[in-house]
Amino acid sequence: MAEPRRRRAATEEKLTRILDATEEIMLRDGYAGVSSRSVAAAVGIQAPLLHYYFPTIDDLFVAVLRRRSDQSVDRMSVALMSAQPLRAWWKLVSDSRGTALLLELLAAANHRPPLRDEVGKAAHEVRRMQVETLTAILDEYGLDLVEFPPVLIAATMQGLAFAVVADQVAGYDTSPDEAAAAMNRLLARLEKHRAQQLESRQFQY
Amino acid sequence: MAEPRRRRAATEEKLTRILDATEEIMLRDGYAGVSSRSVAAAVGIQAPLLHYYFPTIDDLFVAVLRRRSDQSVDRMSVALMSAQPLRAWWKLVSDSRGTALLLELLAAANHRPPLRDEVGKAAHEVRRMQVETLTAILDEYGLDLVEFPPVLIAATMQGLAFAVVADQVAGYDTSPDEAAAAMNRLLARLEKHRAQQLESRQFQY
DNA sequence: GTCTATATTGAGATAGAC
DNA sequence: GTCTATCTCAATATAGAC
Repeated sequence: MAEPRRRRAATEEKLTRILDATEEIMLRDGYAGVSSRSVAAAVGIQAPLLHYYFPTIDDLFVAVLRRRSDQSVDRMSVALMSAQPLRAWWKLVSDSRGTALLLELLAAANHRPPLRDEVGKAAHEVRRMQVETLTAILDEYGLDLVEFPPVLIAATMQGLAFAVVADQVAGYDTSPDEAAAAMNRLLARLEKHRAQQLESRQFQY
Repeated sequence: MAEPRRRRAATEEKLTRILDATEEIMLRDGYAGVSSRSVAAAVGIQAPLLHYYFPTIDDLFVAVLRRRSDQSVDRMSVALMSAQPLRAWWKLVSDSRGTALLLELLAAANHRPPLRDEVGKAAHEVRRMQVETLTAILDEYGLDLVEFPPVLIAATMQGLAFAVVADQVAGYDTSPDEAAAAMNRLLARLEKHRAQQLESRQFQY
């Protein structure tokens, strides 16, 4: 992003591998499992070399978050412009890998100011897109803007994904599937409603 | 809980202070900030004494979780039997201190098997109560059991609380208030609907 | 119960050779 | 870029005196 010089391909690829390995460790052992040694071992390099790429561990966390959130903004933007925005959105946040990682980054950010700022910026951008889109299309779903304000829906979508992941972490047996299945049925009805709505509007113009 | 002998009051009180201090540190610095030294310093004792009370740090985490979840089960049980179950439930989970702590415990449990088991047990019990109650009273709120299955509603309530806390962690300005306000309006309408429903039923019998 | 002292391990980070 | 060697600090935990 803010790199002045071009890097050689090999270096670029190593950076990718470091970030990949870090995500892997965060998912398996939590953010506290991330250390210069553990990441270096996973990548197959020595610990000091990691500090060459990322001076501090916070820098590493920020890089992981930044890569994820850039990706996230792109994907959410595509989802919101797709034929079935709510369904696409739900599909995106119900990726349990991504949500579990977000949970870890959130917990880590809790006591690391640089990370915290980065989380704030990323969340703000994503939320802005979501609310903007929802405001425009909510009535097509038969949902009242006053009864279900966009911020509430946006928080609910993200939160429900959190809850499902939380249940999985807890090793809680059947419930996440049930909740997810119920969500899918609800979305199916909403998307159907919207499709019919859009169709009938076409005839009016 | 499983303590065979009676403890002296002073000891009991010290245990409480240790658990309180641990919660405080988890909220301020995250679960990774909890160490025998940090907790001991906060309580005003030496680190080894902490190991006298809690042999390992995991034991300490489990004790914190257990105290919280016992409390949580009790409170949820009261809330679900109150005059406005949904509103009381929401009030309970929107206590940001409790939810933030739950988030930390969840992240910590992610890579600590003993904690993980404990989280699972607690979540299971609370969820069971919620689903049971919802199944009985959902139609009084004018909500269809098929369209909004209890597991979905339960996960949504908890998840929305997570999302609000997550936004707070992210330092995200106005949105949590907006979402919470919207939730309160929604709950007000639901509770009103239920009150009227119950009233009109009374006349039928 | 509570302490001091200490063993051990692993963390983040730097120096400096190659 | 990548390494070896090393510094410093703080973590968990135990031994043993009081």
